[in-house]
Amino acid sequence: MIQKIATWNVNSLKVRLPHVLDWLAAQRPDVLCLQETKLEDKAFPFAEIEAAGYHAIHHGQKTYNGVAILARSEAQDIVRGIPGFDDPQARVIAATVDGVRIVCAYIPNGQAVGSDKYEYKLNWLRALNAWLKDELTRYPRLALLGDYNIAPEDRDVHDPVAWRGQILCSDAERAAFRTLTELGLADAFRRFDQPEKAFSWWDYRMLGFQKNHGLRIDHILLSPALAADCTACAIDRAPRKLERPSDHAPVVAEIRA
DNA sequence: ATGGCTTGAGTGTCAAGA
Repeated sequence: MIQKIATWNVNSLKVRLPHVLDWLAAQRPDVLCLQETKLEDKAFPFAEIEAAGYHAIHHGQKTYNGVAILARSEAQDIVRGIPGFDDPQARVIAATVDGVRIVCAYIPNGQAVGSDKYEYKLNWLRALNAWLKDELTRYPRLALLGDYNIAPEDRDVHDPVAWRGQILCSDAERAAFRTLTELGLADAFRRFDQPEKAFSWWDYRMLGFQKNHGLRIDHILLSPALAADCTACAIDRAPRKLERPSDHAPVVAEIRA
């Protein structure tokens, strides 16, 4: 039974493994999706994760990207990458855990509006959308968790005027996010009352976290059947306060048993 | 002010992140 699912961009699992193990022990999620492991599969810390009581599946590469699903139950029907979308970058892993289809995604950053990387991001989002539309016909209980690299609305941005039209906030990126919600996927975080200025990422520079100069770019989207059973969603800022933190905080959703 | 910090690669100093 899945009761707690989470996502966390760890910005190098090699560096962040102690934080991840501590967080698993404290939170005991049923599923934790990781992004930016920055590891080849052969370097993934399977033994440490298993010792913590979790099965792990990984889709990695050297230096960049890399995604993993950690789960207390065994993952089934594992898919690496978006089927039919030729992509040298390891950004998606999906599997079924206790009857819930878990899709873990590290959506491209895009670097700058109008750049080649921006075009890649928008193409990537189109492929993701087409694939998920199909997945939803097969899996009524589906969750898309990850680093979307999109702040969906101005209230997800510490300084909306400065960020207007910029990367992570541009109209085309926000439209792509809405296309996902138009598949029926609900932003779990916005189904509940939340504090003002709630963010999931803060720049390492310029005291970004201390000043709460952040963005909400890490999300959990839920299919209608799963959203109906979702009882809470929150961002856990605690790991961002530790020594040598990831620049992202985990996002957690609770599902009724 | 296109800076500010962190990571990986690799041993110089750059690419990439968001």
